[in-house]
Amino acid sequence: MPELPEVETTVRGLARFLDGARITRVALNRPDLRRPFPPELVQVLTGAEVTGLSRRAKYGLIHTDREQTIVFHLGMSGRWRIDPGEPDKHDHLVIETADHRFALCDPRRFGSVDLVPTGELDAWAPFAAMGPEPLGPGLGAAQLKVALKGRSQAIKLCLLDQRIVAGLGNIYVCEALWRAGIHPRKPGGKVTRPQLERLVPAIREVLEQSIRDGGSTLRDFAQPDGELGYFATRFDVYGREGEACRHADGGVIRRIAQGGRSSWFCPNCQR
DNA sequence: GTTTGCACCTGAAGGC
DNA sequence: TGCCTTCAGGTGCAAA
Repeated sequence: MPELPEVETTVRGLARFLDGARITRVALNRPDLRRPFPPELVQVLTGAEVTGLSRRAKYGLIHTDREQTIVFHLGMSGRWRIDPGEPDKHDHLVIETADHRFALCDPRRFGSVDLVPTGELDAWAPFAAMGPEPLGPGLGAAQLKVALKGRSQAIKLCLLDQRIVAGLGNIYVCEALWRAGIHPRKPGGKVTRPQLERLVPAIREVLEQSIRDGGSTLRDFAQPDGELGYFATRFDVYGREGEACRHADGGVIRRIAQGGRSSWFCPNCQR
């Protein structure tokens, strides 16, 4: 599923072809994804020059010289296809430049595309409420301690809350908690300072490792029909129910449900 | 204010 | 083979 590392590699991949290019054509193949496409999207983007790309949490940002930024979210199943050979029935938004065609393909349509004035991005509602970037200087054990103070909600669910940390999803929260040795059901407010001191670098490590893995597959995206959005990563706990813990402590990975979704953890080394 | 539960959506996988 | 059910999960909203 597209989480922060996938969005990061997607943005980097798009930037190689889109940064500095002029958009010659924009086509919408349906009126909406999670929510309706902005009605002015086609008009604003047609003829605009892309001035840069960036990422905020799990959102990709395509900046233009029209002082408007395309903000896209890949949801559960979204990906960008570059110069796709054949149209896909789930290509909902297509952007063309003189040299390339970019199709936003999202079968489950949990994604979104918004148009936000570039100067107002920080105040845009989804961004204004967000916590610090996990790879930025804003995330730290002291900051987390304050954000989690008094929270009875399980740490797993706290970390999925974008107001506490922006950009973490189910997969990487499971992986980070395993690395830090924290039980996913432990109340957020009861996670100790030493555990938070382990958790912060664990979060950074799993994300950076995945970005590196994605970066290695990024080379393939230069080929025709390149697709951006997914890459294979070796997970330590995610999806490994019943398998041995990679800490070789004799533990067996268990799966539990939290907040309607699965958590994987080792009952031996996560306390 | 915090926490929980659900809807949204489609494809894959498993059971019968 | 075909049909049905379940699961996957990010986000936003309503309800408790």
